Amino acid sequence: MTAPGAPRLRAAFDLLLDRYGPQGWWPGETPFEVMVGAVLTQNTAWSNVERAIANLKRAGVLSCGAMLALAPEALAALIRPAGYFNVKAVRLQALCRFLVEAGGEAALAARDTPGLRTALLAVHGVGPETADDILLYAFGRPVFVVDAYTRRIGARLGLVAGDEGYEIIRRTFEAALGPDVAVFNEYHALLVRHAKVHCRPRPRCEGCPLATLCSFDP
DNA sequence: ACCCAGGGTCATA
DNA sequence: TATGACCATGGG
Repeated sequence: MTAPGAPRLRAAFDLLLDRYGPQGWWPGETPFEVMVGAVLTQNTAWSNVERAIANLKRAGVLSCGAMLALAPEALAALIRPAGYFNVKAVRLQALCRFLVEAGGEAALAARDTPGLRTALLAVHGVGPETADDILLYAFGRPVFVVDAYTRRIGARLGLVAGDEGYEIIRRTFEAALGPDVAVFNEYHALLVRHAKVHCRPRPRCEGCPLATLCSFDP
């Protein structure tokens, strides 16, 4: 049976893709860089994350071993532009410790998606969204990433109330769009792109590609 | 001078 | 379970 809201979600996807084009996510060269970016971008503009990652690359420490060998304060200094640098330095090292103890990326890639998700959520500093970023964009698993934009746009389209639990929203989108890695990948990226232009906390509805679907009344 | 950004943890009730 | 405090840089 088709999930409720599926036609609207599909229609919205088509309109967003038509307007903005393919987004080419995730912006990272390796799965490890994707994972690092997923932590660094927590509640932070991506432009700031790019500076931090550039610092890590320039210092030659964009690897598990190198990041674990650094003193937390030294790592924090490198990622300073990304904000919350003390917190994120600890989180990055926790993630690296997990990767090493789990036997590396190859061992992780052999795990089933639910098991891998549970393992990621057990890492300090990895919550639902960061875990799903990693699952979808680093490991290519069919998991829909829910962020504040997903809730806001979903609510303005009348597909969700917006204040449901993370898992509820995730299941709603996944059921409506089918287990399709390419669609999940592109859709989340398009929602982020769209939110930057139109679907702000204070919306800019002039020229919005979703105007015909939107039930939001500014 | 504000508001916002590709969240998560921890203490408290 | 559900809030609130806290973390911090940088662009509009």
